[in-house]
Amino acid sequence: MSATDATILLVDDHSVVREGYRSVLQKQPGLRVIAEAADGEEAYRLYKSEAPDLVIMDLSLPGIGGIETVRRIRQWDKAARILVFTMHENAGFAVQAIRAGARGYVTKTSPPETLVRAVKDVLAGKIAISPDIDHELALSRISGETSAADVLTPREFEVLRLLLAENTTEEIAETLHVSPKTVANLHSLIKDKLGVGSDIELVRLALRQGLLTEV
Amino acid sequence: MSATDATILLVDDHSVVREGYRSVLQKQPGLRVIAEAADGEEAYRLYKSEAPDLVIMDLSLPGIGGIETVRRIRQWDKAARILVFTMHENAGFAVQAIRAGARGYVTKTSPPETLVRAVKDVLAGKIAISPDIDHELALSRISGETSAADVLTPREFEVLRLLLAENTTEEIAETLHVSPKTVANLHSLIKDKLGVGSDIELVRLALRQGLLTEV
DNA sequence: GCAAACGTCGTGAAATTTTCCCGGCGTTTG
DNA sequence: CAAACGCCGGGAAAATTTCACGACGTTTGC
Repeated sequence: MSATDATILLVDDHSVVREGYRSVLQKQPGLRVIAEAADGEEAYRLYKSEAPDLVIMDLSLPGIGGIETVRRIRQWDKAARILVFTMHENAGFAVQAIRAGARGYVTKTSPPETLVRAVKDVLAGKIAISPDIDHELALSRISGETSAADVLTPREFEVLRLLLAENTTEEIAETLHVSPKTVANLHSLIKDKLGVGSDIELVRLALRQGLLTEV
Repeated sequence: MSATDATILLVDDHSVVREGYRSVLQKQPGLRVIAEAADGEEAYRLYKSEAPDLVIMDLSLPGIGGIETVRRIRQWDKAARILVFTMHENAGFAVQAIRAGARGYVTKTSPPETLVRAVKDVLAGKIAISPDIDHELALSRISGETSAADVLTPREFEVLRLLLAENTTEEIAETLHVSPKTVANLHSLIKDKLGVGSDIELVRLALRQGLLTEV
């Protein structure tokens, strides 16, 4: 354990899973796990006090989610290196995570070597994406599934968010100070733009694209 | 490692997570992990060839899901002891798992001690449920959220399943050989029975109750 | 065994929602 | 400055949802 070891902060709400990370990582020379957190707030606090070289974190965290935690840490330290390690084999999540400031995205289905490889890449300043997500991103390009975040205007996106949050047309109209008619029109337009025929498909598309995390 | 050690089969599609299980379990005397599987088919095959005393498995597995895997193993060996260890803090999943034949349900947020405790309980013939799920089950009783599986008739449940699978009213009518009108009536009746006002709420309720696993 | 209750299927008609087409208004862009 | 675009909503047709109702077979309870 030399003084030049890279220091790591682990963030995952599942203690047994952290045990797994640690077990894999401590077999690698040059890496040292110096702290662990089980939620976003704790991760943020520990980042500030411990200043690790790298954060490995899950996305599904209680309280403020993983994406938001990435954002906060990066806000505090523009140079923070965060590697997202999650179960979501979902291009939508990956895009969101990277846009929020993560430097890598690896799925938990990946073999340990992939994680280790990604850790080293991120420490070396590269952006690391696991092969399955690379593939998913490629597929989503090819299949041409419309990305909600891309084709919708801000207003439409906001309405979509409110719709997914189980609000009625009237409540949304109230919230946005517009007529229910406008909300209904937007609702219809959103489905049209996203190429879905029913609300059920709409919700499922939102799930695929990571717009709906908590149920 | 005595000859009377209890033998364990680990099933989880995340290799790093299996690493965590193993690390926790091997600290316990009397337990021995003899095999690991990454999906349902492999788990079933290994169960038959290795005949472990206990299976610890995740629910989200590629191919045939966890619930189905539980069902198959129990069909092959009525005495199989299966402990579900999953991220889903969801009473609906727990109910389904236990009904499918699992002998325990522990969430991954639980501390390692809880897992160890549950392993021992199941090996001792008890049913082990982690405290958070006990609590959730209690809450769902109190809040009185209608359980789809309970209040819906078989036919209604079937229609709900098809609706969630992104079928249109016409396609479902076709599939069930009834008029689209009947499907529409049932759709309306289902929402009424479940106490939801929109399809969006319907999907979210289905998610909460574990009726919709893959997106 | 028989009536009552329930599940299933469907019709028809009213109420509501969805969809499409439209115009106006302000901002941005080339 | 003109064209494009986002935003807001009215009007009307189209589609869907909802409600009331009846028929039929099965199950349940007395």
